[in-house]
Amino acid sequence: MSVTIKQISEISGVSRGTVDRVLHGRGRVSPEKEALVRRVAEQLGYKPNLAGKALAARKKSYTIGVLLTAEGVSFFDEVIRGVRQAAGELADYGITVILRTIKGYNSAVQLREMEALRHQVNALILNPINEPEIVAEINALAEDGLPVITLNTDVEESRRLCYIGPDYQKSGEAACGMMGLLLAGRGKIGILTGSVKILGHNQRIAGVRGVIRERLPGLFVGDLDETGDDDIRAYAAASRMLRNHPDLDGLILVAAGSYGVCRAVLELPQERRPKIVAMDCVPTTVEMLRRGVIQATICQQPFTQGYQAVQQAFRYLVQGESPPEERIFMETEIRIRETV
Amino acid sequence: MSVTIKQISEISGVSRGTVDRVLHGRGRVSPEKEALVRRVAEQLGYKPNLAGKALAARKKSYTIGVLLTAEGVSFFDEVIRGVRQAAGELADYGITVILRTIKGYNSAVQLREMEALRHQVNALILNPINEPEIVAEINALAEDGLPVITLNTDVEESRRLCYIGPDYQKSGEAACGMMGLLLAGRGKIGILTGSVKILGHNQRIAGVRGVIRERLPGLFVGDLDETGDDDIRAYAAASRMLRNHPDLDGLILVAAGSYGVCRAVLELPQERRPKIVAMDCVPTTVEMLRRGVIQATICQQPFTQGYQAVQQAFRYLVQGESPPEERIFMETEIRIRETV
DNA sequence: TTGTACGCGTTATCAA
DNA sequence: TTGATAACGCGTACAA
Repeated sequence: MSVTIKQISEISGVSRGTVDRVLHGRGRVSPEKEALVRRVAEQLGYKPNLAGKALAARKKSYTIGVLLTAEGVSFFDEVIRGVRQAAGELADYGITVILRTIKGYNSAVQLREMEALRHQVNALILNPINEPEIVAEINALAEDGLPVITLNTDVEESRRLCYIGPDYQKSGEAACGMMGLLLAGRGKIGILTGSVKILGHNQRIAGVRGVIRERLPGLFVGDLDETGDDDIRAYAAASRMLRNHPDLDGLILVAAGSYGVCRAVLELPQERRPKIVAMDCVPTTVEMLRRGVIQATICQQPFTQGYQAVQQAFRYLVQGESPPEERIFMETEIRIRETV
Repeated sequence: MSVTIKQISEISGVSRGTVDRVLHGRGRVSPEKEALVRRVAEQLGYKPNLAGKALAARKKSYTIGVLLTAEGVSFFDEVIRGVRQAAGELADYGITVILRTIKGYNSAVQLREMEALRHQVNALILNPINEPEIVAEINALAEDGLPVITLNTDVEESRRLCYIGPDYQKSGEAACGMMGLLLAGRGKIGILTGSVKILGHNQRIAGVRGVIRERLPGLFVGDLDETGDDDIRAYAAASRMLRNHPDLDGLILVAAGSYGVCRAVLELPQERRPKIVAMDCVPTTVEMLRRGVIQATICQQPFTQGYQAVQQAFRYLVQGESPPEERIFMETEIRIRETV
C-alpha cells in the first residue's frame, strides 16, 4: 500500500497542513521543516492518491471546453462520442464539459468562439485552423494560464499543452504499404488529397512517397489532385484523373471525399477499376468497403482522440500532471471489409 | 453534479445509514422507508461516486489473482504488461495483484495453482485449459463466491463472470479477407493450425472457411496441418505441405509457430514463395514482416486483454458492477510492415 | 429498525 | 509559520 500525507506528517513530526504546503509549494514553511518533509516524502516515495484527490476536487468543479469544426463532418461523430464518454466518466470528479461545434474552416469564427469560451472554462480543447491569428490566440490563452490541447490537427510554434491526434506521416506510410500489397509491388497510382495547404494531408503524401522511395520502387505516382474534402469536387477530380490516366492501378485517398471518388470509379467497368486505399471509417467508406470498391482504409482511432483529449485535460487540472509526451499519437489501424 | 447518498437522505428525511441499507439491499428497513428511499433514488438518478467508493474500499484492500500459462510463450508478454499496468493504476484503490505463470498446458498443474490461489485472492483471472476438471474447479470457485474471469481462452458451460479475449472467428475472417486481397481473390491456400483440439483455432478456421464460402469462391483450401504451437513442428509441417503442394499461393497461420513456417518458406526461391498471413505480433513475426516473408498479421490487443481483465475484476469487487457483456471481445487489428 | 460517528486521502480554511 | 479541523462521498461498526 502506498504512502500517505498523514504517514509523512507522523514520521517527520509535523502537521498534515505543513506537509501539504511543502508538497504543493505554497510557501509559508520554515526552510528546515521544508527540507525535512521533502526528504521524508522522497525516501518513502510519496505518490498522491488519485481517489483522495478526486474526492477533494469535487468541491472545485472544473469546466473543460471543447471546440470542434465538426458540423456536417461525419468523421467527427466518433470524436464527439469519445468526448462524451470521457465527460460521463469524469462527472464524478466534478468535471463539466462544454462542447461547441462550428461549421467550416473560418478562422474568424473559431477565434470568436475561443474568446467566448475563454472565461467559461478551465481548459480548452480544439482542432485549430492553421492560421497565424489562431496560433496567437492559443498563445494568449496559454499565457493567461489556460491550458490548451490541440485535437486531431496541430499548429506549429504554439504554446499548447499537447497535441492529441493522428500520426499523419505514418498513416500515409500504411496506405502506401497496403497499396504495395494490393498491387504486388508494381503499378501506377494516383493520389487524391484534400488540399495542398493542409499540413496533415501533406504529411500523409510525404509518408506515401517515403515508402515508395525506400522499399517499393515498383510503384510510381502518376498523378495528384485535390478534393477539397468535398464529395462533389472529389468526383470531378477523380473523373478527370481516370480519364487522363486510363492505366491507373491504384488510388490513394489521403483525405475526405472518398464517396465522390468511388462514384467516379464505379463508372468504369469492373475489370478496369483501380484498387483504392482510403482514410477514416465514415459510413460511406464502410459501404464502399462492403461493395468491394474500396479495398482498405486507414483509421486513426477517432473515438480515442476525443476521449484522450478530455482525459488529459482532467489529469492536468485535477491531478496536476502534464501529458507524458508533447504529441500523443493514435495507433494507425488498417481496416478491410471483414474488420469494419 | 451528480446525486449523493447524503442528498437522498435529506430529501427523504431518513438517515444516511438507512439509505445505504436500502441501496445495498442489506435488509432491516421498514417497507415504507424502503419504498420511499427507492423512489427518491430512482427519481434523482442516483449513481454512486466512484472516487468515494474507491476511497472507502482502500480499507478493505482486495487481492486479484492472475494465473497464466505464459512461461516461454512470448505472446503473453504483452498480456502481462497489461496486467501490470492495471495493477499499478489500481494500487491507489487498495488493489493488490498476484501474478502466477505456469509452463505448458497441464491441467493438473493449473488445478493445483488454482487451489493454492483460492484462499489468497478475492477474484481470479486465468486462461483456462479446456478440460472438464478445470471447468469443474471454476464452477466450484464461483459457487464459493469467488468471481472468475477467463482470459484469452474461454471454456463452455462454466460459471465464470465473463470472458475477455479475442473473437477467434472474426480474426479468421480477417485473415481470409486479407489473403483474398493479396491474391486478388484467386488461389490455392494452405492452413496451419496449432491443434485441431483447440477451440479457438477451430473457430479461426471456421472464420476462414466462412469467408471463402460467402464471398471468395476463387480461393480454396488445398491442405491443412498442425504445428502444435511449436516452431520445430511448424517447420516440419510447413516443409511437408510445400513439398506436397508446390503450387500453393498462400498460407494462413491461425496459431503460433509462424517462425518455423517462415523458415520453411525461406528455403523456396523468392518467386515461388506463398503469401503468408499470420496471427499475433510477437518479435519473430515482426522480423518476418520486415523481411517481407509475412505480408500481414492479425492481432487481438494482447495488452488490452490483460489490462481489461484486471479492470473488470476491480469494477466487480470495488464498485459492485458486473461486466457489461458476458463476452468482451478485443478489436481485430490488421498489421503490415508499416504498422507493426 | 434506525441513526450516528468514524475513517479512507486530499485540500482548504481558520485560528493560533 | 504552524497546527487543528472540516469537507468531499461512501461503507460500516456500533449504539440506541
